[in-house]
Amino acid sequence: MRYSQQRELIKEIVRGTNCHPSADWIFNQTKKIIPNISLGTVYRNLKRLEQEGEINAIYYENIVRYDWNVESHDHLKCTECGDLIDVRFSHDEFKSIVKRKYKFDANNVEVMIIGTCKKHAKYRINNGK
Amino acid sequence: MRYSQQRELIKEIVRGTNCHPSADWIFNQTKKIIPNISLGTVYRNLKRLEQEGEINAIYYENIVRYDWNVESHDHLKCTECGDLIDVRFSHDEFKSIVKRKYKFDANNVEVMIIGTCKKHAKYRINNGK
DNA sequence: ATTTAAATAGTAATGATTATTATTATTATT
DNA sequence: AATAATAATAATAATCATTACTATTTAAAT
Repeated sequence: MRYSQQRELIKEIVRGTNCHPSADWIFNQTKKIIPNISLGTVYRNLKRLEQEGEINAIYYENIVRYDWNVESHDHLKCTECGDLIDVRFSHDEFKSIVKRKYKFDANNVEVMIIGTCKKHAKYRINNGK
Repeated sequence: MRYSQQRELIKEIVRGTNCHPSADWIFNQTKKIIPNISLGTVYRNLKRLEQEGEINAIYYENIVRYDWNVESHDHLKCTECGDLIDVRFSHDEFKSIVKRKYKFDANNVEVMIIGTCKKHAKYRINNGK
C-alpha cells in the first residue's frame, strides 16, 4: 500500500484518543492539520485501517465508532453520558457453548453492557457497610 | 394508546417470524395486507412497540432489526448467510464484575457472537472420534 | 351524530456512509 | 533528476436508513 499523509494522520488521531470516536469526529480533528481533507478520505481510510487490523470498529446504535485497541475486548455504554468504557472478558466459555450446542464456529464475541457509569451514581449512600 | 390496525398488523408480523427482520422487510410484508401503508408508520410503530416492551430491537452494523423475543437473550451472527440465531446466556457474572470493578450499574447486556453457523461447515470431517 | 385528538399517508428532510470522477501525489523507471 | 504509471485524494453527488412535517383520516369519547 502506498503512503499517504492523510492515512497516517487518521491512524495517529485514532490511536491518540480513548473516546471511541466516530468518523465525523475524526474528520474534524484531521481538518485542524489538513484543512482541505475530504470526509470521503476519512471514511475510506478508516475502513482500510480496520480491514488491515490497525484499528478496531465498534458497531452500536447506527453509528460506527473506532478504537485504537485491537485486542479482543468489550464495552460498557453509559446511557447518561454516552461514554464507552473498555473492559476485558474471557469469551472462551461462550465459544465452547455455541460450538457444542449450535455447531457454530465463533470468530469473535462482542459484548456491550448498557447502564450508568460511576459518574452518575449521585445518590449512592456509602455508610461504610 | 389508541387502537390502530396498522400497529396491530406490524406487531403480528414481527411476532410471526424468526428472521429478525428490518423495518424495510416489515414494511414490505405489511403492504401485502394494507397496500397504502406508509413507511413512516412502520418506523413510528416499531419504535413505540419497542418502548412498550412489546418487541425487542437489535442494533448491529448500522441497521435496526426487530425480534418478538423480549426475554433477555443474545445472538449468533453468521457471516456467511447473515442469519441471526437466538441464544441464551446468563449475564449475572458480567453484571457483578462491572459493578465491582467499575462501579457500573448494568441494565442490560448484549452479546453478539460472530462466526459461521452449521449450515456452512462444508468440509467438517466426522470420523466418529 | 358530533367533536376531539391521536394516528396515518405522503412527502420532504436528515444523517451516516458510499460512489464517482477529474486532479494530485507517491513510487518506480529511465 | 525528469518522466511515466497509477494509487490516493478532494469535491461532489448519490444512496440508504431513519426521522420530521403536515394535511387528512379515524378511533373513541361525548
